[in-house]
Amino acid sequence: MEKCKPRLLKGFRDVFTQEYLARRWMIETISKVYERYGFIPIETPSVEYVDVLGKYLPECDKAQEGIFSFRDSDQSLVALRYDLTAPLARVVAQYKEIPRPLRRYQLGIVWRNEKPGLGRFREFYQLDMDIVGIASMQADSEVCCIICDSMESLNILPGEYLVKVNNRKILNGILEKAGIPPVAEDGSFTDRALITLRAIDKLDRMGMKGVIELLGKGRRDESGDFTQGADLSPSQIQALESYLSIKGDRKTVCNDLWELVKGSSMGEEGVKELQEMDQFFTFAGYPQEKICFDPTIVRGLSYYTGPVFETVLTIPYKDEKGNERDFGSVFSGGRYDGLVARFLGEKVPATGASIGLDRLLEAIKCYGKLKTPKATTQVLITTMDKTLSQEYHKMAFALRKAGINTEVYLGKGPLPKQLKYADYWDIPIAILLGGDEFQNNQVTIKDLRKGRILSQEIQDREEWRKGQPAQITISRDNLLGCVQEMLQQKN
RNA sequence: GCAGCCGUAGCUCAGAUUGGCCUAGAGCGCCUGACUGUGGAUCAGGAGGUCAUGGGUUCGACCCCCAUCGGCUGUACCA
Repeated sequence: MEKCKPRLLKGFRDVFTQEYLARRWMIETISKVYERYGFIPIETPSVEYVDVLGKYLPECDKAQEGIFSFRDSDQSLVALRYDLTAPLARVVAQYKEIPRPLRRYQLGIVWRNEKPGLGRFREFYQLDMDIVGIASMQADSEVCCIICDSMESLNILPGEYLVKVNNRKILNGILEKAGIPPVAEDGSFTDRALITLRAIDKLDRMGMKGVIELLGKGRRDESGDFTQGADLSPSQIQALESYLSIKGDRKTVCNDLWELVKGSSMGEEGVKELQEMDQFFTFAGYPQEKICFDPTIVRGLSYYTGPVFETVLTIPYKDEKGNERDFGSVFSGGRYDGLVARFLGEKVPATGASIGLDRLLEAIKCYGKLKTPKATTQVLITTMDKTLSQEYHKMAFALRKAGINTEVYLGKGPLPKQLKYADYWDIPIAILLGGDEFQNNQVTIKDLRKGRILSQEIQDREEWRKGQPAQITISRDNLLGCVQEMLQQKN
């Protein structure tokens, strides 16, 4: 018979205990921050109709590339959700009785059928928060503050992260002023505007030189691959270069931007919105070490209509080959006033952001900051003498009653194997009860972590074995107290 | 999608100058034992690979050629 090979689809992973626990902690911690701002949780299904997700291509009766789609039993085209925002728009349109503003948060897995990379998977968790029904910049500002609070709740400090804010209206204004019509008659971006915006978005990765090449004729990368450029005139490129060179504190950026967009009503509106946000951040106590204005931020091209935000990790990371690596944006979003209009006709203003939990987790792992244990078990009761089986279980139930995570070793192996098992899972305490102890109504408790440390200094086997490091034999009546004390020493 | 590099035990890798000495090795890990009821260390044994797959060149291929699949990196796209 042909054997089945155990294997995974690319971009899909098994998540083991250590990462699972870290992710669970992140979810709980961030949810609390969201709730502190008055957000309530909602859950929607993982599968939706493709047109509901806004990814239907009627011409060819197919879903857009990059999403996992399939046919339901009635032949309708359905797909795994690729974000949590489109389902939110559906909910808002479907349950009109829900009062606005609606502040909801949602945890969910999303799927993207694209090439995976560092911190990029085809299946990953997002934790979204959105405010629906409010056009005011107060909403967008709050979203940015929540991003900061969330990052800091995860012990990522100001200076280790940075929220970068821009406004799509400013980008459109700049394009307009540079003589590149941003939108065509049907409201979609012109080709030249698309290529230009994509080029701008790459500044952080390619630097100004690469972006200028992309704004002009095009660029050849190090593997020899050529990317077609926007084919702008030197004066247009010059105008964009001075836009992209704007730096400084929030007020300076706003002032410089104003000079560049002056005359474009769209651009002026965008700068005014930024100024409003700056005021909010300032009185709320969010300095530019946390939230800055960055004209190079573009974000996705399809639905953002106003402020856009991206959060980057500023701690440098080098991979094992010594190459500088960038995790990209870990917490991003923006205003999307047009999303619900697809369903209702009327425009419903909305803004929000989404944290990519798995990418952030991957980053934390790479930084060596993952501190969760390999297992949640606190005590392993070894089983030396099978005739004492009942005693082992009795002890286990007593410990569990006191809230201690306890496992009775149910396998067959000899004691060394059982202790190795505890070592493998990082279990802090092992309990030994053999004939000797049983006779004297005693029990032996081993502090495995302490023993692990001690063993590094011991060379001689006799010393190791006879010394029986980090273990005590006590009366069985004191078992619970001793275990509790030993566990407390850990934390 | 496009381009470059790569593909040898569970993991990390070695396998020299133009193909023969490879009936393919090491370290780590794993299993058994020395150590009477104790993790580490040490020692002795052991399991585990059709050298990604298929074809070709050759007297002879892990090594050369072609194709396919898979991986990494860059690039494109990215809600």
